[in-house]
Amino acid sequence: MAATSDRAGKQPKSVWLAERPPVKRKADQPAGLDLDKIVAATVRLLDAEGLAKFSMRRLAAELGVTAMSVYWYVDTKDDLLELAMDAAAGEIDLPDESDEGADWRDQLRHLATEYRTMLLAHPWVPRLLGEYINFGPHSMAFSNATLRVMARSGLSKESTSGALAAVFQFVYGFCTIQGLHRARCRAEGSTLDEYFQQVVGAVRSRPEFAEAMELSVKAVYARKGLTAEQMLEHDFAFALDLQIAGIEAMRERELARTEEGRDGGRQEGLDGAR
Amino acid sequence: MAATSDRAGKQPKSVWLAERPPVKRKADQPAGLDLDKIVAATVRLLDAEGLAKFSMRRLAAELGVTAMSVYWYVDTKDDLLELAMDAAAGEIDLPDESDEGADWRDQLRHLATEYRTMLLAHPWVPRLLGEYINFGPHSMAFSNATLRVMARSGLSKESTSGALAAVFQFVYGFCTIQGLHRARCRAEGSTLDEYFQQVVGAVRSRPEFAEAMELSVKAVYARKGLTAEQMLEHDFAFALDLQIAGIEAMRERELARTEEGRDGGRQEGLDGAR
DNA sequence: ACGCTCCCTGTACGGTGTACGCGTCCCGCT
DNA sequence: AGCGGGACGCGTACACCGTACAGGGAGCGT
Repeated sequence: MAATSDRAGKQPKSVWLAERPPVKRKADQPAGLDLDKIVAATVRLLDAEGLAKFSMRRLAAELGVTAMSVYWYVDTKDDLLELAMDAAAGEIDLPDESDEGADWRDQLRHLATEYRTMLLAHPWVPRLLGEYINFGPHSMAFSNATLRVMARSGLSKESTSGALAAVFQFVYGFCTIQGLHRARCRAEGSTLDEYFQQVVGAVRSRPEFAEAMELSVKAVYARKGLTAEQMLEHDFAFALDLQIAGIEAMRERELARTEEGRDGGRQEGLDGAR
Repeated sequence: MAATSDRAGKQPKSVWLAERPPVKRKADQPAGLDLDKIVAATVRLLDAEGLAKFSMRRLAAELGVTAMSVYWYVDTKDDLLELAMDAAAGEIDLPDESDEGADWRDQLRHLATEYRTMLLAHPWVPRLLGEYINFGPHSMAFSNATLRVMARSGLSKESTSGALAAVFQFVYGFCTIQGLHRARCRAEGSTLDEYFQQVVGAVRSRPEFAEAMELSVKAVYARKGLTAEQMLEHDFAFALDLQIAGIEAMRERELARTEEGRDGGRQEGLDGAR
């Protein structure tokens, strides 16, 4: 179909829309490059050394080739990163769609925590999520899975996308920050707790910040005895419960509204609320 | 390892902890540089041309000096970006703390929407939020304001940070993506709606994606008649309501638990929904 | 007149993404 | 058997990046 007018129009160009050559022969040549191998190496390097250290030359070295060789398979570095993102999205375990009896809350929780483990396992993904629009196949499969699960929550169709945003944008934001803190700590060779202590100590020594810091510090010390990671875990679980409770509450609200509308054909007259 | 103490301990170094020279004299020289002027120009440039186009040389040109001149006031580009972020955080309008009678829901909504307008006005901020840990004075003031408001929600102390994460990490994630889409559109010279149409059209033409796209498209077309921006606005408002409803629900849950604990000492089976 | 500190500039280094063109191999066609 | 052409990889080169380092020239206290 796209064979007509190959350069036609001003479609948004993207890796995913590019015409991939239908076949890649040369299977008897295991030494050569290969898009999958490149993406895999990219993910490995990003995991190991972080986004900042990643460069095409570095990747090429890892693959035992020169930088420009990679460009045979990939148009730009950005395209490669998008491919890497979708590869990471492929690690998300999607719930069994056929199980009709499953509780949507469990499935939602599952998707959220799966998403979270992926984001934390690959801390470069959050950074890239804020840079590219991803509609690779795995990402789409994931977002469709979230749609399907949320559709079973009882929320109206107009509300599902808002509710999905509430849950998964939260997970995204939360993991972005957590991953960021982790990276900062690892760069300094300390644990999250040590790092936190250092920050508090340093800031305490600056009187103009001490006042501002006071509240936050108090909030944290209210839960002494937990490590920073444990606190984050707790916060995440709580916030997830909060989202689910919020969904249920909004569903009740919608239900009440429609019932109200059906009961009294008339506008909220005498018997409206009952 | 700790023997290398010549570095005056290993505090996490940060712009905010640096000893700023106590005074800036030479006030009679209006032509010269100035940290405030530099940061202001940085914000202006970032707003106008985006993070990708921003460079020290570009900034210096804007200021009418050479690139290295800026380095007299700023150690690294990263430090400058952190300063710019905090400057943006300074635009957030904080609620009046003295008003004891105000509803915490209104205040929370106010903070969230203020945060959102800031993030959308400066689309580079979300990107940087995922890169640096910010504890500049304005950011701290903001986060303290959120703490104070949430403290009035009736939630337990252990839960406030989780609830804050739920709300504001959601706002962060939501605005990150929205800003990203906007930027992509502007780069292509189309509106969000046109862009969306293009993507749908392009993806439709690829049969292997069509199935995956179907659900999302349906979800969107369920709300025909709205522009994309309007839908996002709607989703944001809904999700915010959802968060607040969630907070209230969690508060009720906690309340029930403590009452139950007082009544019978049991601590399980708090909600029948499961 | 001296030096000192503050501000600014010029140059240079090592890095980046990638455009362009040159091989070099192997496959299928004649 | 020969050959054309695509698939694939390499070398070089360019523009640009952040920033280390060594001055240079004002204004100052002495």
